Amino acid sequence: MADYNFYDNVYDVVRLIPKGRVTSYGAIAAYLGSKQSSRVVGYAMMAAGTANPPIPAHRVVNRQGLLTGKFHFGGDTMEQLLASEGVEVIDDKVQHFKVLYWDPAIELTL
DNA sequence: GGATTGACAACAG
DNA sequence: TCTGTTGCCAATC
Repeated sequence: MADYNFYDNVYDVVRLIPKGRVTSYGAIAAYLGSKQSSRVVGYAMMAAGTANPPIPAHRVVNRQGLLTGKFHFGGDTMEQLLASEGVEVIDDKVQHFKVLYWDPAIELTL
């Protein structure tokens, strides 16, 4: 697929996130080439809730490890999914964020 | 077709 | 250190 769109590329990266890991919008944006397009990544995630196959958007959090988009999941679904994968979430924030952080720019470049 | 919004991030004051 | 503003790209109104 030569015509790699930013939007479509985001889905691909998010689906590559290993279970029990989390990443940030900026990390994905940076991996795509423009860290400042993090807003586009977040926008892509918005459609992820209705996309098929479903995108593990619950593994994507902001720079602070905060589950900013949990409201779009419909309540506490996001933290429940993370907790189900072994990710400890307290006060809508991912604990051990630095440890669970999965950077596509590194993991996929190996 | 133009203006506004959006699950963010970085820089400036 | 914290608050405020700007930038980015695509989608929606």
